[in-house]
Amino acid sequence: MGERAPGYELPLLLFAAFRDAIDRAHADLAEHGHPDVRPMHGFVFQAIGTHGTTAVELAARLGVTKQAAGKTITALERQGYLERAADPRDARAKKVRLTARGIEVLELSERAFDAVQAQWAQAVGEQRLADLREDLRTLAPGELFRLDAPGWFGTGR
Amino acid sequence: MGERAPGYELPLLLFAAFRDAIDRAHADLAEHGHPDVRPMHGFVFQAIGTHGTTAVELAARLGVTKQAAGKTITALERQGYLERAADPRDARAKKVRLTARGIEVLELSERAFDAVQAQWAQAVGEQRLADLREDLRTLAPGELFRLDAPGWFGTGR
DNA sequence: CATGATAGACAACCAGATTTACTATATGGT
DNA sequence: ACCATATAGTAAATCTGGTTGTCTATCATG
Repeated sequence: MGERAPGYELPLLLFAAFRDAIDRAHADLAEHGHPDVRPMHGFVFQAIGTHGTTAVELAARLGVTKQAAGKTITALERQGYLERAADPRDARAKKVRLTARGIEVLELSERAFDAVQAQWAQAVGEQRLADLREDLRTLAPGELFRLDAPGWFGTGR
Repeated sequence: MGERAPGYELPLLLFAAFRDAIDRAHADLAEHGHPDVRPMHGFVFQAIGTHGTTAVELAARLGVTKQAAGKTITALERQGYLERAADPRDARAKKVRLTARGIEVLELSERAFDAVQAQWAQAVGEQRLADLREDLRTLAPGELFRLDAPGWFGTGR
């Protein structure tokens, strides 16, 4: 019969671990000259990638409306992490690309997450961490980049 | 050296699994007559417990300001899940307690999470799931009930 | 070339948390 | 008993960030 853990514990643990990873990574980013990068920006940069995207494509990838994606892009553009350029293939579209500063954050955040992972591997062992990842791949469905969470969350009404 | 997974994958997996559990549980709740219960309410109920709490205590437990906790309480009170009663020991305080309807949701959500857990156990095996939980207990720090996530999240500025 | 679909931007609105400020009550020292 | 300070709760203003609705410009298809 295995464990007698209450069912609600596991989701909370998943979230707490997630949160811990993000917090660690961003503490690291803050130390390296990017204190204004918000928790999810790393994933936004990841979703944009080094090749760039359009706002609509990004919105689909993040699971938010194109307007929300547009706002995020505008904000990150103002902070110098992104730039918009006209798409030569399509006069409607604008390519969103990471600036040098954006790429720096992307790389820093990759390294930060790697560090967290290494720390975790040390805590539970390489094999157990690999198992954990494998099992989560089994359990976690579909698209990984879903950033509509702020709205999905929420306690009041 | 084990896996060559990019460091950002694991956090995303953690969050995706968390989200999946919540969504499943709330689909279940909706089917059982509580379609208006929001994703995090189950945890709020859990944090209140069957013995009740005060707003300040709840706020501390959830990791939000007492004002935010107060708003949540008011909302859930309007929906008939909670009730406030004067605390005989302290005329300033008001005890927040679950109504019968609130307790029903608490129990339903416990069962729903148990069902998710059972489903997961079937997917990866009892032992692997037990290991996963144990490892997460090692990795996830401190307080589990931190519901300030909506503010903590967020992509724009 | 006309019709419908798509990319993007703007405005209005909504949800939910924080900050600031206030009242009422409790507690502890003198 | 009294005063200073801390605490429980509430309220208002603000901020962030998402959605819906609407608009223009451009593409793609008949």
